[in-house]
Amino acid sequence: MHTPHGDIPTPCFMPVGTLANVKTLTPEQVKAAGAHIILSNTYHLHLQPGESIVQDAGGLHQFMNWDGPILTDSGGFQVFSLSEMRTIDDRGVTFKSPRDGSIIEFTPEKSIQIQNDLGSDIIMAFDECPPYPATREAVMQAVRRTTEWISRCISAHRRSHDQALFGIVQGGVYPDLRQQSARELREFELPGYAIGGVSVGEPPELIEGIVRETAPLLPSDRPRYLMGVGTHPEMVAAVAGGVDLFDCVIPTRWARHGTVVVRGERINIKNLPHRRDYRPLDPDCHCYTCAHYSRAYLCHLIRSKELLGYTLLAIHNIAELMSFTTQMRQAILDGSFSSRWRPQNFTSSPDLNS
RNA sequence: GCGGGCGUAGCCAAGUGGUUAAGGCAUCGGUUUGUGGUACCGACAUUCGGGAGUUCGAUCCUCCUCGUCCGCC
Repeated sequence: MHTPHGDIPTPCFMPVGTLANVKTLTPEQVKAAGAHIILSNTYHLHLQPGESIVQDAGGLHQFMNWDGPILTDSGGFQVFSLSEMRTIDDRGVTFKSPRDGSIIEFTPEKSIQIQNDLGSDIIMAFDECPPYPATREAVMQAVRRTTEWISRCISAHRRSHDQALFGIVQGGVYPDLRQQSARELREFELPGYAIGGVSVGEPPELIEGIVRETAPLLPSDRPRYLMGVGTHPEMVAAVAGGVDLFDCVIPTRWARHGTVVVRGERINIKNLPHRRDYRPLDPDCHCYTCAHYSRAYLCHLIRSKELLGYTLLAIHNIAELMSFTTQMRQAILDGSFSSRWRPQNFTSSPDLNS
């Protein structure tokens, strides 16, 4: 996949950060961990510091000192997940700012304008992301609005020459609604498509079903992006279904809470056995953290709530995930993907020892 | 030696004559999926310094004892 700020190999995982720091990392650290692209957030940047400040800084890349590709989420998800007070109608979403209580309106036009101002490489459509569980009627309405809104997003988009607008498929857990949403979005011939409305609380088995039914409905010559996912098995299943791009808060959020992923398995570095374990997290991992620090030291840092601990764990978790997607990519290239992982089974753990 | 205060979990600490003895820290686990970073959930005192007594029933009341702190000799 090509963007003005560089190519993105696929499948690829995007670390998520409100700014390029991914909470606790510098762009250099993010890059060294193997990340090609990062996700930033329209909703948060609009609330603080405001897109005009970013625009006057010369755009998001310059503002945050990240010269690689950036994708911005449209704010549709945050409206669903963060706003306490909100009303959604056909025009858009009105909500109370959690920062100062002011009334803020997000419409497709507003979201696109903000993302144009921010200057990211990939911008996302403003969609309605219904919760789980949601009634069929509620999901039908979300699909209808998401389709209507994509057309307004396209009309409002002023930088289609250097910003790729991705559409988002909704439809919840209803296969026919997913199908309808995908079919309607394809009409717009967008540069990329996302599967949205997953990882909103539904059981993992359902995610697999949704992805495996939805991904094939999207054009295979365009990037297919599964939003908000996820764990290793979830990504394996999604890649098997044709998904190219992922984003997830897991590696950095887990890092801030002391959980690391080692060879596909999660471990809590705060646990007793690590207090005197002077080995690295993973002797085969090439990340900065594994090259220089022991589990015992990381255990100490996290228990002491030292900021360095969050940084070192985030570096490892991102590196581990990037290494994992790299392995999947190579397996696809040499034809060993389907024999190496059993993608039809979500719970099958990837064999990382081979 | 005399007078007084206090002893509740590893630490701090609430509390009542009747059986669930608050809470916090620490400890030990778990959770986290299109990110308001340091969060959330669970476990953790058959027992209230020790002994005897009063009582249907004592962590709580009485006596003794031990420890500790503060005054005075």
